Amino acid sequence: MRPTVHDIAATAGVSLATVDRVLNGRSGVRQKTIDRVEQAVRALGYVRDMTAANLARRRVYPLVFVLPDGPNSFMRNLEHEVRQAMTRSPHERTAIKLMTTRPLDAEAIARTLDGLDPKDVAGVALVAVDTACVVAAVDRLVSLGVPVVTLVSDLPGSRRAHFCGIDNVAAGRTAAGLMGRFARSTPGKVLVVAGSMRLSDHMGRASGFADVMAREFPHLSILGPLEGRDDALAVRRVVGAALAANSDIVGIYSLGAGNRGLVEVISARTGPRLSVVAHEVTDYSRKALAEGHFDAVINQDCGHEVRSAIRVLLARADGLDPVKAQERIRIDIFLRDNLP
Amino acid sequence: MRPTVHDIAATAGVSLATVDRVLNGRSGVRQKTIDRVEQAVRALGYVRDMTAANLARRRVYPLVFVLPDGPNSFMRNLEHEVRQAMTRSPHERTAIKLMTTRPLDAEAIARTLDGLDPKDVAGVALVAVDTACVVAAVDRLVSLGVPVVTLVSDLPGSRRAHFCGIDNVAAGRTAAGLMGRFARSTPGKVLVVAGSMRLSDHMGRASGFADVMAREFPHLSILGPLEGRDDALAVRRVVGAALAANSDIVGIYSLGAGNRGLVEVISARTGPRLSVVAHEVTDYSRKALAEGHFDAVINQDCGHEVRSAIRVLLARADGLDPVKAQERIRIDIFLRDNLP
DNA sequence: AAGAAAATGATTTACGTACCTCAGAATTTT
DNA sequence: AAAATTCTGAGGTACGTAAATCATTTTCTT
Repeated sequence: MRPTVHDIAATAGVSLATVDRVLNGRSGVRQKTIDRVEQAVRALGYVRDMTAANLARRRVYPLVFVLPDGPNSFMRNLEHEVRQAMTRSPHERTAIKLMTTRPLDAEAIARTLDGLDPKDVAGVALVAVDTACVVAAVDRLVSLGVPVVTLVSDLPGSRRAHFCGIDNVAAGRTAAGLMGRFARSTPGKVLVVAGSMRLSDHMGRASGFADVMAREFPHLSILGPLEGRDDALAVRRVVGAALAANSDIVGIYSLGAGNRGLVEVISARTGPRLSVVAHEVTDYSRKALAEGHFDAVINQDCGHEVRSAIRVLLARADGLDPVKAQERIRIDIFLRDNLP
Repeated sequence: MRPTVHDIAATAGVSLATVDRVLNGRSGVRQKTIDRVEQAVRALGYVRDMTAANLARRRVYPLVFVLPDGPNSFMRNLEHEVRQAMTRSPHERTAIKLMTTRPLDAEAIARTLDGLDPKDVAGVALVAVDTACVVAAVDRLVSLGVPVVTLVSDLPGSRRAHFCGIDNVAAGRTAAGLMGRFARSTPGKVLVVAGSMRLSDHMGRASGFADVMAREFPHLSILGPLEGRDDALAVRRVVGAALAANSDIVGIYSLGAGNRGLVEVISARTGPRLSVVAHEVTDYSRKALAEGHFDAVINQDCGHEVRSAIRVLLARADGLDPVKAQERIRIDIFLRDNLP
């Protein structure tokens, strides 16, 4: 039988109330007694029965998700997954609130975060723009005791508890490994198109990509990164201009959104075939894969990311550490051949 | 507030005991009353609070994992993850028992399954060999009310509740997509090396691979699949012989285990470089990637698979359906550039 | 040493469900 | 109509923890 709080009380020679105080970090216990209790916990190998604990504290955890609005397919997909999680809320003792801000508008994100009352928020997940004001807003929440996780795009300098997203440097390295092998025979330039260098996920991908390209595939040189602002029209414009100005482009790595614009340019283009690696499976990128405009799409599963964010926030709200290995978000690589 | 059994009793106009009888399928309730209760359940949208239920019925679920023994790194890794899960057992109200059988020995697996007493087993996970006698043994357990899941390698014709593993056809297709693009410039043969065609995962990979190769990369023809019995020595022998007999081999797809033998042959070989795609990250395949002998390794995360198997078995033991989207096991693709 | 403050104990209620017993009501059978 | 049988109600205890109250002891202040 697993030991219970009663067993601890008995072996520590204290009352149940004291054990409870120690276990839940309540005040009013002398250090000497705390030690005795903690020693009993270790001796018996006590672990709190979470089912019973959750039952007893019939607390619900109000969580806030902050996402960009706008037409970005990936973000809409992410929003959909958050809404799915909302339907599961009653079972998970969460109350999820969804807030959206203008894409890439750091001040708007900061304002939204600053507007949150720590008293009625148990955790915050946000898609971050890597900017001083967002860092400050996040750190404010953390210092007020509200755990924060970043979703999809990280905020490295901040005090966020966890980043729920893929390893973007590794993703960029993967993209480079694929690109280099796909375009092994033809020397030339590879165009890199990002959304914004203020997004740490885009930064990470770009640097991982550049790193591997330089070291492993010297016959290919990098052009960019250009900033397409995750916007199809802007992407079409900048890519179109780059292709017009550089006849020796053999590949494109699109590490941000706005792939619709990219496909429009590519499919209208004549000339030798380009090797294209992009991110996120959406209707557009799926079609581009199927039609042979894209060679590979690197994808992250929004559903996993949202579920992971919730698990981590709940764990932190309970003062626990999440299981690291379980919270790793993996990369999916799709070719036209293995599209789901 | 979520409705509770009390609310149901009230709106159905029956007592708590009757609600309990209906909810838990106990006898002694008239059909008319059952209907009333079930209607109240639907009307209120009642869902059983599993934390409370689990607390009340302090049941532990004895699970059995059946794996092959032997030196196969992947299987040893899988075993390690099962042992990890055993350490978490107390939190998950499981009692995991690990049993091993000789690799590829279908009769031994069947014997092991037949030896299980349904009374003290709440669920079984096994790495299946696709054979009539294993199917029969699995179906026997299922008919006795013991849920069974297949792990890593499926048993398509059986009554297993779920397959905890990757989509192996998609994996084979992915391998083909990569191989075809890696070896785009040079026509020739691609050697396929499997462990055994009695393993449904190997079957799936081989067929997905062949499918895409034939359709998309007609300049490459398939040689094999050879059977290396997941054994390094056997792999070395068959691959060595094939390479000696065919000077026009440009790539190798190793879809089973025994990669150590493959690396030995490749690294000793002189001549033009081969494109190699293999499965499972192990010490050997990792080294082969780093040294450039392998181009890509397709990996499945044992930890996820084991955790998923446990979740599914527990859900089935409670008569629930697992959350399908959550139980999808993803494929990791590693190049030397993104090795973790 | 008296008083205040801090630490601890003892005890209770609650969470939502499972499961048990026993009595009594409703229904069917004889 | 009586007896037998089948349903149903009422009420309880239990699971392991959280959280509260209030009494008591210990420790610290002055």
